[in-house]
Amino acid sequence: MERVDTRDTKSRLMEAAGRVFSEKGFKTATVRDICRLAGANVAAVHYHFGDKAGLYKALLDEAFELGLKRYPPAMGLADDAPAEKRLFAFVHSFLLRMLGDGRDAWCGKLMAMELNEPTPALDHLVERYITPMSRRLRRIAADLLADGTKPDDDRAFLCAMSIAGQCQHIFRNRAVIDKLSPDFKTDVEDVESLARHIAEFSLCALRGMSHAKRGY
Amino acid sequence: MERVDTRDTKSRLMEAAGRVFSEKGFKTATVRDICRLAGANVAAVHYHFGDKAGLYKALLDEAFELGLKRYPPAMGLADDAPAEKRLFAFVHSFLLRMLGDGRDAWCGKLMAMELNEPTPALDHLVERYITPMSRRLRRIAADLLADGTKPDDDRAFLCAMSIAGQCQHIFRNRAVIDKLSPDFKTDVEDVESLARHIAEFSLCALRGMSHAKRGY
Amino acid sequence: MERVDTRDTKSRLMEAAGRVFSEKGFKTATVRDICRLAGANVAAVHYHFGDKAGLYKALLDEAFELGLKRYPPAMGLADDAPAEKRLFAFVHSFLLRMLGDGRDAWCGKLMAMELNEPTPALDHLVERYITPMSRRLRRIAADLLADGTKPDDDRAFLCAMSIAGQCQHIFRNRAVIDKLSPDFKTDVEDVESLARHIAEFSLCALRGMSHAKRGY
Amino acid sequence: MERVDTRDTKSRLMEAAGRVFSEKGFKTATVRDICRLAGANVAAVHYHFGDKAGLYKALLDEAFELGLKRYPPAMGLADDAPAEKRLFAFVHSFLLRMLGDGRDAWCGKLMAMELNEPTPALDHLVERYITPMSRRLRRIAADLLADGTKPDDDRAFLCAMSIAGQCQHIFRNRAVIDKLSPDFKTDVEDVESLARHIAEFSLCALRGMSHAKRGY
DNA sequence: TATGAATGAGCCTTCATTCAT
DNA sequence: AATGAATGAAGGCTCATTCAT
Repeated sequence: MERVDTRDTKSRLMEAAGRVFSEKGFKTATVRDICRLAGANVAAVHYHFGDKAGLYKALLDEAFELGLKRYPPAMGLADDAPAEKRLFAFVHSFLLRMLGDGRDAWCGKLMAMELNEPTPALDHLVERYITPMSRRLRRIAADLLADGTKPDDDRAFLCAMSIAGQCQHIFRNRAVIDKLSPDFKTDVEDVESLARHIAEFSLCALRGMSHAKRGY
Repeated sequence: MERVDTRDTKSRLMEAAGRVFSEKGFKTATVRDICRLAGANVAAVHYHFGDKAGLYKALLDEAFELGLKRYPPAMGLADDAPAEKRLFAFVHSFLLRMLGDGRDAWCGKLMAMELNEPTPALDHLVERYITPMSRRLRRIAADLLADGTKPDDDRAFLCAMSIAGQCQHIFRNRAVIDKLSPDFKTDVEDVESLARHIAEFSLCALRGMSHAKRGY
Repeated sequence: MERVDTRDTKSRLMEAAGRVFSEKGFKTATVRDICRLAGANVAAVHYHFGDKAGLYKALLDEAFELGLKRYPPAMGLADDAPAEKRLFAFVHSFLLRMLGDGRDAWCGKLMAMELNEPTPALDHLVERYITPMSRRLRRIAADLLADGTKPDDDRAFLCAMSIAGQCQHIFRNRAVIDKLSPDFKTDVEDVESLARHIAEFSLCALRGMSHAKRGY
Repeated sequence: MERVDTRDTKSRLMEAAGRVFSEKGFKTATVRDICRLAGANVAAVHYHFGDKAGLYKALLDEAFELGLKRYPPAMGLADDAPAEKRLFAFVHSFLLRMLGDGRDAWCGKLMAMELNEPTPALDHLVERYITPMSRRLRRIAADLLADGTKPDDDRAFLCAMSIAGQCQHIFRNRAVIDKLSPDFKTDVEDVESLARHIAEFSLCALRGMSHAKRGY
């Protein structure tokens, strides 16, 4: 069998696994598919990663690691930058990670799938990646509320969820959105305008909430 | 084996499938599990529904039908009720459908799963259930923007997504939220306060957006 | 595929498993081999017996059950028959079980293998079959020692082992014996003379031991 | 990884293989287990011994060689020593070889396994080790029968088997014996008393048989 | 002499599905 | 209308073995 790809088997396996897992999910994806795509033997997965779950775990970790390195939530901003700018940076980087193109297209999909149907790998991810991001977002929300709310307050937590929810939505409902509004694009170039909308929507919300509360 | 449940096999199969599919997903769920839970024979599924996919499809349809009947997006409001009230009703019913308890607990979960990883059954669902809901939400958003935005404008579409995204978020990230904030409850009694937050957040956002736009 | 054997699949599976397991051992034997020999599908084993171990267990149980039914240790003798006769009956039935021919040829082999390399199935066998046999043999030994030794004494236990050991020996070392003494036959018709030797050897031993003890 | 054991790989491989093979059997034991225990690479086995079977064969040979060197059947007795003493020496050395402790614990186990389920390696073992031992034992039996029986007579052969069978029994049925009589110990210090029983039992048998024969 | 990496065959098991009744 | 039995196609995993260095 001709070896087309000259990288080592482990790398090719990761790449292939990324594509297959992100497309089919952990359970549906088969080791055989991954290996075929990677041009590797079935046993290679177990040699390098122990088992299917081990490969999946390694992959998830790399997905988060890579995503956060390529698009850090601060996007180069200083910690004391205006909260408005930090909000936009957070949202924009979030979307870029989720909707990333090319080689890393599967990162976001993989991350979303794991959040949705958690495997035992989730614990580590929450601890290492998600907790810091959550904290950062709650901080931004608290700063923008400007009414004395602390990052650890339930109020900040709820607002952080409102923001994160908007970021995930397009990604999670792509198929439906395509059908509802076929002209709506989610290519990389459109990500920025999408980020602007979410940031604006959230900013207005937070500012409005800091002025008054109203019941229904 | 005593037959405790006197409903016909088909009903019991649906009920069991609802629980199992919503818990494990289409692929991971097994026909055997479903039949065991329903107290039916393995072959019964194929007798009544043709095959596994047929059962899933029938179930999805019922899930939407039932969900929308129990918790209609209007929640009894007239079409010309104030937009604020319609917004809250929409959000509240959305959450109730998704986080519903007891027998219908699986409805929301099933719906979310299908949106996330669409099967061929999606087309029908979009056409029959989702399009009307989307239209209703865009209408609410347009009304609240109060700046001449029409329901079919991109602006209304984006805002509708912002609202729907918030509604789905808690549901889709339950595992992570449980870890980040173990005290955060999503029981039925908490759904209303959650709905209030989302409605308030969105209302403030829409009102704020109608006054000014700002760039970054 | 033509169905040559009209018995039900489960029976054919047992028969085939008996042959294969007794020939290759639990680990080496493959489910595929067994199914091929039984003219059944691979999945049939798991349908009828749960898994490979389940089939093995069922088989072992049947082997003991069948063996003890065909060749009961008492061989029809009353409980108060002379100990000499009971000894011969015990030895003879033991050998017949182990060296059985035809359809049940694998019974003895299987039993010996399990004793030698126990699997988790052993517990049940010891409790149900082996303990009563051991007790019976210790009783015979105690009776023949005729020096007040009780069946539960170590002395009786040691003698019982001496007898059982002789019975197992030919069976366990068949390959070596064939090489050492090619004329030595272990066909069914020779079993009786072999039983006579072992019974005589043991009888002389027990009688001799009851008269005197000597050290070395 | 620090090399604790400074012997060459080949030695360490033999040692490890001894432990693993004797514990799990040829088929169940894995090359990986052996290599891990030996602190060697998986490929080392094939480098030094050709393949798994080659290692097993080399090991068997060493087991017999070592065992017979450590515990020779004569135990230092002259060939013309009293038959009683030669009998005890034979039995005692046999048991020591089989139940040996420490580094050589696996020798006996390995030997027994090979006798029970012969591999192609058996021929050589019979020729080189077993035949002389068998001859020696038949000679002892013939001497003790003291009725003109020759070592090559069937009568002597049967008696030799009766003796050898007793020696193997404890070893082959250790698991069952542990369950039947948990207090029965087979530690090294108990071997001598066990040997005394077998020698006494056999001696009485042979003496008794030389006086009279009885049928059943 | 020795090794990390890779391979292909094969194993047990599971699953959706169908068959005969 | 319903079922127990049986099937064939995979799937994950393990193993002895070989390759390239």
